[in-house]
Amino acid sequence: MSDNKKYNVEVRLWIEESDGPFLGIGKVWLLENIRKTGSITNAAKEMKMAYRQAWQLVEEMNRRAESPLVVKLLGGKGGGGARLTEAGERAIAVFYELEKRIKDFAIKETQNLKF
Amino acid sequence: MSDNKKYNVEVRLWIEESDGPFLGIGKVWLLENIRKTGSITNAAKEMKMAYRQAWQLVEEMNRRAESPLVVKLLGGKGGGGARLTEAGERAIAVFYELEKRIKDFAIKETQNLKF
DNA sequence: GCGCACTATTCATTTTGAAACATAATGAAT
DNA sequence: ATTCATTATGTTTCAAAATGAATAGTGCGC
Repeated sequence: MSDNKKYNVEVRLWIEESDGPFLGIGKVWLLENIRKTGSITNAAKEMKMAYRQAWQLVEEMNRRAESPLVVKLLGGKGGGGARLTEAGERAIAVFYELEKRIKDFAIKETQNLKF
Repeated sequence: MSDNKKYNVEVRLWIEESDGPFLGIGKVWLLENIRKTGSITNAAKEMKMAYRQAWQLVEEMNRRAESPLVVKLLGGKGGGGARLTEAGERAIAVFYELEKRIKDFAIKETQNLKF
C-alpha cells in the first residue's frame, strides 16, 4: 500500500500586536537586507521591492516596537543609510528561533497525511 | 518592571501538495458550509464569496486530493447540489486536529515576547 | 557652497486579483 | 415539454495594492 501523492504541512507565523500583524518573515527579510546593505534603498533593490514600501515597513516597525528596530541616518557622507539597533538584531534572532521550534514541531506531528 | 505592549504569536497552517497549497482554513470553511447548506451556491452565499470562486476551489480540491472531497449533483430535483464525501469529512477533522496541536504548542512556546 | 547618496513624501500609473455579470447545461419532477 | 435550482464557464468590471516617477530635504566632506 503506497500512496501516490505526498502531502505535508506548511506553517507561517508572525508576531501580532494590538494593532494587528507586527512582524513576519517579510519584515525579517527586510531587516536582514538592511543589515547587509546598510541602507533601505539597497535593501529594497536586493529584494526587488519598491523603496516606498520598504520605507513604510520600517516606519511601521519602529513605531510599533517598544524601541526602534532600525536607525536611519539622514544626509552626510554617502547620503546617510540605515542600520539595525540591538532590538532589531534581537527581533531577527527571536523570530527565527520561534519559527524553527514551531516548524520542527509541526513536521514531527505530521507523518502520513492522506486526503 | 511591566512592559507596556503585548505581543503574541499567530500561526497559519495549510497542507501543501506537489503543486502548491492544497488545503487551508479557507477551503475548510468552504467544506463546512457545503456540508451545512447542501450546495456550493448556498455555501458561497453564506461566506459572502462569489459562486465562481467557491466552485473553482472545489474543483481544485477534488482534482488534487487522492479521492474527491465533494460530490456534485447536477440537475434533477432542486437543481442538484453538493455534499461532502467521507474523505471530505475526514479532511475537516484532520485539519482542525492538526491546527489545534500546533497552535497550542505555539502559545506554550511564547511567553514574554519583547521587541 | 556644491556634490553626493541617501531618506522622505506626493502623485500618477500599472498591475493584479476578486467580484460581478451573463449565459449554457443538467436532469428529476410534474 | 416546461419548470426549477443548481452546476458549469466565459467575459467584463472594479477596486485595492504595488510600482514608478518626480521632488524635496538632509548633512558630511571636499
